[in-house]
Amino acid sequence: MYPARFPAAIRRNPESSVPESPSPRRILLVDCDAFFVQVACLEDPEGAGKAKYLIVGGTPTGRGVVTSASYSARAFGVRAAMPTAHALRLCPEATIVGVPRGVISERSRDVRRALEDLSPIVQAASVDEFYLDLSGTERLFTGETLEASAWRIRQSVLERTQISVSLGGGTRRVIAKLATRCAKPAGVHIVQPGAEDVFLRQLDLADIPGIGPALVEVLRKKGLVRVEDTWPVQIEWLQRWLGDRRGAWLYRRIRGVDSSEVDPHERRKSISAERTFAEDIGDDRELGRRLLKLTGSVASTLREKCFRARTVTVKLRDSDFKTRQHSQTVPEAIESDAAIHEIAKALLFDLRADRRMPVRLLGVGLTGLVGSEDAPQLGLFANSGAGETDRERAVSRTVDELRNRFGRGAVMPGLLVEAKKTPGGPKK
DNA sequence: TCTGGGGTCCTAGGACCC
DNA sequence: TCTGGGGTCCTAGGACCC
Repeated sequence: MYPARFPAAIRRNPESSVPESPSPRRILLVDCDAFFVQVACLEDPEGAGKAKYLIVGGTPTGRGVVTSASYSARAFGVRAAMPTAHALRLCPEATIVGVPRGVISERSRDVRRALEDLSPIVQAASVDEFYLDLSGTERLFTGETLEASAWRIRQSVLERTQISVSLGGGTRRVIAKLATRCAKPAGVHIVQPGAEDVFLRQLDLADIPGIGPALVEVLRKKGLVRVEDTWPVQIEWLQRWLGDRRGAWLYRRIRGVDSSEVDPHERRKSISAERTFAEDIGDDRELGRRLLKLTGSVASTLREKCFRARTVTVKLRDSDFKTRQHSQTVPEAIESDAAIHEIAKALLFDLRADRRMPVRLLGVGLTGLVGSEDAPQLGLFANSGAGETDRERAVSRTVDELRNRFGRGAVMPGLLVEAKKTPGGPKK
């Protein structure tokens, strides 16, 4: 038996810098198998659930790409991020369904909650990946091997959430991550302490997390393709080719050196939304309307997560696929639709002035997040001219409430910027 | 083949301050 | 009067991950 929730005493204190523990760390990465496909099937057992080959992603006629494909479809060469039109040519019998957005985060939360009952430290790395640190739990599970723990966790998550996961394990995060690939699908793979070098040396450089297409190409030109080839290369050479930092990083990376902790308290750093249009848009008024929807969406997410933001970024992809962005940072963090939209509007204006082409994609991002409770008292900066007014904040929060009660369509975005036009605004 | 949407992290240059 | 260097913040762009 094990406790339903781990007592606070054995959760690691994030403040204390614990020296390297004498016994090797026990880290697991839990990765949901074809998560979007599983969720689509669970939500629609009669439709998606019955498809022989299933692709989750954009429509075949639109501009979509594959988000996730069933293992049966992957056998035809279908991969994530591939245009759906291409995927259909590879696997013509495939059924395509849209991404079940809201349900994805619900199911992700279910998996996370299940894991929190099974491990003292859980960190979500994405919607479908979770790191666990089981170091120090050996006594609790009286001699259970990491492999046995992983199988037990897999079974328990499956029973509680109906989601099938695979687990990779090892003494470091990067090892656990790599091990997961050997575990997939629906399995477990543990790299034993001391076996890391042998495990790593059989891999291609491209297999290592953080080594993407660009770096692979640079290294290939130096004749390096496999970890085995790169192992004897001195750090000085890597630094000469890649720069001091990146060279040193690569040297450590292929050796699996990774001291990063599994951090259950990691805070979100940005909130963004972007849309690729069905057809390119050249009309500024239409772009303005799309911008209004996007700012409304990111601003309400911002408030929902109890943040304010200091930096607003507008991103634009022109019809020739050139991507540009402008951003602006304000002295006091803001949260209202009106204040965020005001800045975004000016940024979009500048971007359009720089280069006037039909637009393929428009996006709005918020960074420099601070907790709303950490932000200065309401009203303190109401008349500073740079920030937002109490009235603007109040309007946005009221709208959030109305939408919670009556649904998203209850208040249209146009009403929100009205707040700017009444006494107190507009500002220039 | 014709390129989604949500993120994180890094680099490099310029402004500004000491 | 001329010339520094370091630190921090901001902005733009890009690599990478799922």
